[in-house]
Amino acid sequence: MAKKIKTPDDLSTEDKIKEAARTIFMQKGYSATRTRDIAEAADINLALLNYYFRSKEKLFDIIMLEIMQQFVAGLKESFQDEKTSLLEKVQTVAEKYTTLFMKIPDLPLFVLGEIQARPEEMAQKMNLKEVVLNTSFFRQIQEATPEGIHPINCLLNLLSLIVFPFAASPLIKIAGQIPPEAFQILMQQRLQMIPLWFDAMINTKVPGHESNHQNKR
Amino acid sequence: MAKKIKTPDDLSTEDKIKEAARTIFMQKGYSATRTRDIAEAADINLALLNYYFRSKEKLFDIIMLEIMQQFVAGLKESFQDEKTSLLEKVQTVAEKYTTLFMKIPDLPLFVLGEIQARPEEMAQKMNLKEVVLNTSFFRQIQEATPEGIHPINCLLNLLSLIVFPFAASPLIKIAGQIPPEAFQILMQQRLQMIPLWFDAMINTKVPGHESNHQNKR
DNA sequence: TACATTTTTAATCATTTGATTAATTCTCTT
DNA sequence: AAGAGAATTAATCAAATGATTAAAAATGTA
Repeated sequence: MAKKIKTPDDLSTEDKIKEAARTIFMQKGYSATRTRDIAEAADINLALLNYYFRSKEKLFDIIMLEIMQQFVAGLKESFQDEKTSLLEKVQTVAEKYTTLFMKIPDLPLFVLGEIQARPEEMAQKMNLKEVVLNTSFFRQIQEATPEGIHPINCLLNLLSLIVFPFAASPLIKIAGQIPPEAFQILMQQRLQMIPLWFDAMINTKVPGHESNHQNKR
Repeated sequence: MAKKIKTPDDLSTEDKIKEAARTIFMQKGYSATRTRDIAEAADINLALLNYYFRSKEKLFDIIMLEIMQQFVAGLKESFQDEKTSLLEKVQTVAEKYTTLFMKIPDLPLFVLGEIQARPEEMAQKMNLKEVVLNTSFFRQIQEATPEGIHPINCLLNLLSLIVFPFAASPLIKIAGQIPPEAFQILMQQRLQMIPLWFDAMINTKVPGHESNHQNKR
């Protein structure tokens, strides 16, 4: 009975600010969030925001860096693992991101928006070359894509299937009249299918190319 | 020689404002754009913006409505056409949106962002049920999707393949070190493949379901 | 031309918003 | 308990920003 129910107060003020800021920044974007909104959500005095983080922009940078790192965290190792197959890796990415986006629905659109706003900075923060291009994963994709198709397109297909539904989730829920729980089920269903769909796409013949790869599982 | 080269001045002030506003709103979003930026880009006095449109918000609403209508324009008829096959319609959507997004790269992310910000309003502005759900197109999708899969997931696959690459284009260009012209070629390549990929996905077997549909072309 | 209406401009207002300051309270060490 | 440093608060500042106003210029009309 004396156990703490939630964790609103036992956070340090610094962390309360960061959590509130993360939520609001992701929801409304940098420009649309007011420092006063953050202060209110964190239940702290406005001046404390500047006391701990100097400025709105500095606070944003810190949070953004953490988000971007979270975004690529855990992928690097599995992507560099030479022992797992392509489809196993596909399964891993799909699972990781589906889980992540279920917890934080605003994440995909927010990240895409920030990348659009400041491409170079964000690409650097995500360290993409390291995480994607120079990995066993990308090499396996290159091998598996049929002639006549750019490997980037295969990678794009995978990311599309994983990320887009979350970026478009409000649309889906309203247009398809899908309640939130049903949406989660839909995404779980996709999770099973994505490796199969990916495999199917990799094995579709390209018109005008006689000798297409056959995917070796 | 006396022919007009461009059309910066021969527009009415009202249209100059609208064009500038459309560009900047799409680039930076509602909150991040300043009415002064719009006025400067349109090369008009700041007060004229309010003279013609009353307020920033009213101007935004007008532009947003036009964008949303443009977004679904031309699809309604082809989606309701009972005579064309599913794959023919898929080809049509893919072509239409690829062309549109090549011209206006900021469009997809902007629309998705606005939908996230105000789902009900936007869904209403796009009139989605009319345009998607109650159409021959969606019925054909329903018929074609295998048992065990929600038809919405098939629709999602299609939209994902079409829309996501544009939403992620800055990422692609930087991460993949793809110059802008090469990006356009990539998208053209996708355009050819999307109907085939869609077909392949529709025909992949669902684990645990013996009697899956075979797509009847 | 003379007049009325519409369009444009410069100046200004009022509010919002990020940030700072100076005083107060809290916390920890001795 | 006393004092020092850290944390917190209320009040305020300065700049940015959406909007308005009153005068001037342009345009159309009789």
